[in-house]
Amino acid sequence: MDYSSSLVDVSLDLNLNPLRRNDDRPASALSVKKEWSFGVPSAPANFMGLGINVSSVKEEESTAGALVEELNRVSAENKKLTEMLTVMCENYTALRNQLMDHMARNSHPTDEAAAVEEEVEKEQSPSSLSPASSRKRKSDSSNNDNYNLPLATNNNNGASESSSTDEESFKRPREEVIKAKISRVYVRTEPSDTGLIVKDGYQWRKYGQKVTRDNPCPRAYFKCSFAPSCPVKKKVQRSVEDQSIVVATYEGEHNHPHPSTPEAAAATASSSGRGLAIARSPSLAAGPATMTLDLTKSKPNVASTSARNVVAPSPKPLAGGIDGPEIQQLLVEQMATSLTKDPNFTAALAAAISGRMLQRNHSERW
DNA sequence: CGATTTTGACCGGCGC
DNA sequence: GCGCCGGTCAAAATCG
Repeated sequence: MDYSSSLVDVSLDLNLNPLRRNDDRPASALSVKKEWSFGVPSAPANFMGLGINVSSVKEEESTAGALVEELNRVSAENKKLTEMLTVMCENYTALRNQLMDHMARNSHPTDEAAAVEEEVEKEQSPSSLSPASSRKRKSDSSNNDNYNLPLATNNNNGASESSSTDEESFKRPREEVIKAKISRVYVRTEPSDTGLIVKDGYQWRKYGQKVTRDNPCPRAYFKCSFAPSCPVKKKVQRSVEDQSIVVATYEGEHNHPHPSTPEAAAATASSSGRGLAIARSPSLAAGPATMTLDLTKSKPNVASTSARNVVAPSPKPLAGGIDGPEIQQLLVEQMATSLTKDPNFTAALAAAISGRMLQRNHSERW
């Protein structure tokens, strides 16, 4: 489920700056950012060095009034965006479940670049790893009871422990606590590519390689680079049936942010939890699973890395109050920029919108 | 020089 | 108990 492969250019025009003082400027709300000179708090006359020449006091007063109005509008828009995001996440989850359901019915991995196989298929799939295996290991059977899609559980470390029915069928109670989430990912590779690399964004350390009985292709064993704090392991082996398909079996859930997500790193760094935090939960080769966006608690010195770089240099961004309308506007623009620059966000948004359209079509049709 | 990969040895579970 | 097998360990080799 690689969203980036089907990226739709969703530009988020928040229309944040309808009050263009210089009408010959481009109307894009996001483009104006480049003209600002940040980190000049000691320039009250020209509004933080926005490059706006305020010629008269009257003009300034009217501008202030307009800014208040603008602030109210932006706040309302923030609220609206938050609600939209909530709906978006719900739709994303619904869409994902639909996809999983669909994939569960098509047992063969087909031509998709990557596909996650559910446990139901495991026993029946023609491309399962051990079709001829007569020996059934105890650990395997216990794992089978427990096959689960990490994608479906975004919470870390079994915050959503599986159902009691799973536990009832589980033979070894001692391991219930630490039972791992297992999923399988099929990745179609280039025929020329003979390596066992599955690019899922996480960093792995190879700790073993074995040639197994039922597959001439060696199986590689990987641990998450964050081990031992992160218990996730994966096994990678080419499919017996189609050697252009690499089968990656993941065990466990990452208990750390996705390393390739700068927002996640920023969120981790700013553990205060204030303001804008876009964190991708640990997921497996499947793009964004959740995005937490709190636009309601925005503070100037948080938000994404880029925004922080801009605003953070002065601990007190504006003398006389950090909630000034300029700061808020600046922040909102920064957040908008950060969001629109993030392909994950735009992709998730596109997915949510398409999901919603799908939903609407459904409701209209049925 | 530290991090990562390679690879043979080792271990434990399972079937016979 | 023995042998097979998958999984893991750890020393050596390699890489950046």
